[in-house]
Amino acid sequence: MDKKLTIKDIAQLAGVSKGTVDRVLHKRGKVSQKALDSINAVLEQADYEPNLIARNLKNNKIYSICVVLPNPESDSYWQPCIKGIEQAKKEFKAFNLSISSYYFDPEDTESFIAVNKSVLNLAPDAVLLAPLFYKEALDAVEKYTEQDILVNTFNNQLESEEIRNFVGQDLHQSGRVAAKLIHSIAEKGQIAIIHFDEKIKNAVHMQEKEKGFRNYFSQKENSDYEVTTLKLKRKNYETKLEDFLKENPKLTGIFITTSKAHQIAEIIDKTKNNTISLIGYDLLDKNISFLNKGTIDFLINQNPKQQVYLGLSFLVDHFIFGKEINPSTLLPIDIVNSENASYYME
Amino acid sequence: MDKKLTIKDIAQLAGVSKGTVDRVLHKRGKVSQKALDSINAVLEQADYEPNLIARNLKNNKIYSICVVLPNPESDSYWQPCIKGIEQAKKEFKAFNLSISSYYFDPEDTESFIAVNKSVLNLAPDAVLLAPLFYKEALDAVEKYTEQDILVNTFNNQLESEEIRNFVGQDLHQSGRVAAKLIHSIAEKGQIAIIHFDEKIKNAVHMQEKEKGFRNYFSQKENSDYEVTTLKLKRKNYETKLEDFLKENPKLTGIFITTSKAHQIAEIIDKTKNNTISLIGYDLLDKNISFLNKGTIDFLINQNPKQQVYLGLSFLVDHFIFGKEINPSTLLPIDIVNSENASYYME
DNA sequence: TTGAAAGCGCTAACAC
DNA sequence: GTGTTAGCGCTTTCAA
Repeated sequence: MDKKLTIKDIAQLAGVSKGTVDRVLHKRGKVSQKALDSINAVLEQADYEPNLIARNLKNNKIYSICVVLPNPESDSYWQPCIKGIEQAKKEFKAFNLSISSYYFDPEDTESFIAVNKSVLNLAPDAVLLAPLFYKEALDAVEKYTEQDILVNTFNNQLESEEIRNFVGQDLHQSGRVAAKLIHSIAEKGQIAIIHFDEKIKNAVHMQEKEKGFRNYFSQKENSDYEVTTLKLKRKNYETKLEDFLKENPKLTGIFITTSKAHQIAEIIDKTKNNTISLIGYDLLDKNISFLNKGTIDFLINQNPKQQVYLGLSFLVDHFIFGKEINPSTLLPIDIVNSENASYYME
Repeated sequence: MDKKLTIKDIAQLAGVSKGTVDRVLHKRGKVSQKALDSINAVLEQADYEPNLIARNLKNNKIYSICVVLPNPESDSYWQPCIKGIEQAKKEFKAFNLSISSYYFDPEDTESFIAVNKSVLNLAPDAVLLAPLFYKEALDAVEKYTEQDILVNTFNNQLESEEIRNFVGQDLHQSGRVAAKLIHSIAEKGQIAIIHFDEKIKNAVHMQEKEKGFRNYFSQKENSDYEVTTLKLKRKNYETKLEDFLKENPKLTGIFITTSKAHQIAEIIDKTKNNTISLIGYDLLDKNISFLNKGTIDFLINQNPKQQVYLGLSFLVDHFIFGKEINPSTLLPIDIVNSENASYYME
């Protein structure tokens, strides 16, 4: 009595065979109107749910999934992704998955193209892609799709009909979170947005954050803050920043739109200036150390680990459980200080 | 070739039958030394993983789980739990689960006892319990265990050998997070910890938070803050707080250890005093509205929704996948401001 | 257009 | 002790 209805039950109730019910459930056609009607009638009033477990038993195929992401050794922002992939592997061991990672050089478009080419040759069932290079990523997606390889993305948004699922953050809102934080902690005065990254590929990321940040302040009437933007590149950034600090003595807060906050913090530390509040991104060891020291006030966690993990779990939902997956999942924008950081680093 | 090894393969390799392999895998005995040896030899070098999906196919038993928690209508802190339970129901529909909720009155020990008694009579397979009343909860756990009903807990910790799993937060650390926040935003001066709750059952909760909060400041050398504690009960709390504010003009920050921050905020608002920073707990609508208004600066999310959801998902892991479950899971202590709140409310 | 039947991997009852 | 077998719910092939 405490059992769920099975396809067999439905077939009996409708006076047809399991096969016919199956055809109706999967809309495979070749069913007479009469059979269709009677099955639909039964389905409507019974609360039948197909058993996804049994559905999959047949398919003892191993699904191969390739994760394509920047080499964490080139940019440690990506380091946590390795853990996320490991966790997914462990968690989903029960389902026939074969997950492997492929790294490209985040500074080198050619390597992105090359890695995607070799992954294409492997002909996996799905690719989970960090589409850092917009145009090239669109090309890659197209080729994958031609080969019937499912492509999902994470971290960077890509406008494409072919992408089934994206996991990442709302960068505009992320800028607003940073602005609210600065508003909470920084004295009245001047605020600097620092874009510290030479890579053009990050431009969109940084711009969106800036927009959100400025949007917050522009909505505040008679705001006591003046917001300026400063672009820094690896070359000469130290002297440039030092000059900027001298030129702007009223500076009370800095928002760094990339994960390079630690490099700014190092310079601020040298100046012995305790009055400048710092907000940055990502839980890199170096950032955490300045967070504990007090130079950086807050970090915003973009949660790369969770991004891949979720991306992979959606693929499991799709392949194993045949679930519909949301086109876009926006992760929470975690505010991190020295006291709650450990929870987000795992 | 792209297939996982099955029990059949193992049997063939070991020169025995599936049944014998199964007996070895489940240590059900009645296997000759010879068979055992040859099977073990094969198992050791092959990377066989039993297919958990198929394993469960047989068991089309419906596992019944009762969630026992305070009535959300008495205390809206528990409101999100309903969503968590709904989400779990939806997510785990594929596995035969029957999840039902039972509410007790959080102010009434007798109702806690009564609800547990009736749940005991239902003889479910497992109970997920919010053990608000310590002593009575221990009694209940004992009775459940006698009837071979698995008990897991959430939100409140209970020291008991019989509890297999707890999901909640580290309250001491949570107090430290609040302290760091106050330290970031409040001017030098006096800080008040307000315990606003008449229920004794919350005493431990509130004390732990206070300890963590004070612990943070005591570690700071020459701290410019003085910390006082104020206990408020529903009766007279308005005049009491107003008096307190008058007596302590240097007050720059308040840490409310319960979810009642909105009641404090309302009074602060009336005084038109913008210099007091407020930190509280939990994303109740009323709290959120003061967060958006700016009266409350930060809320700490205790994530009751995630607590039940995870508690239930661990039961699925246990019953359906036979996984070992961690005795204790401490959730991240989320810092919430007006800009990232929506993500945590779902 | 339909039903019967085999089989996915695993378990457990049942012969031998 | 051990192998055989039926069957879990669903899919798919095949014959009718």
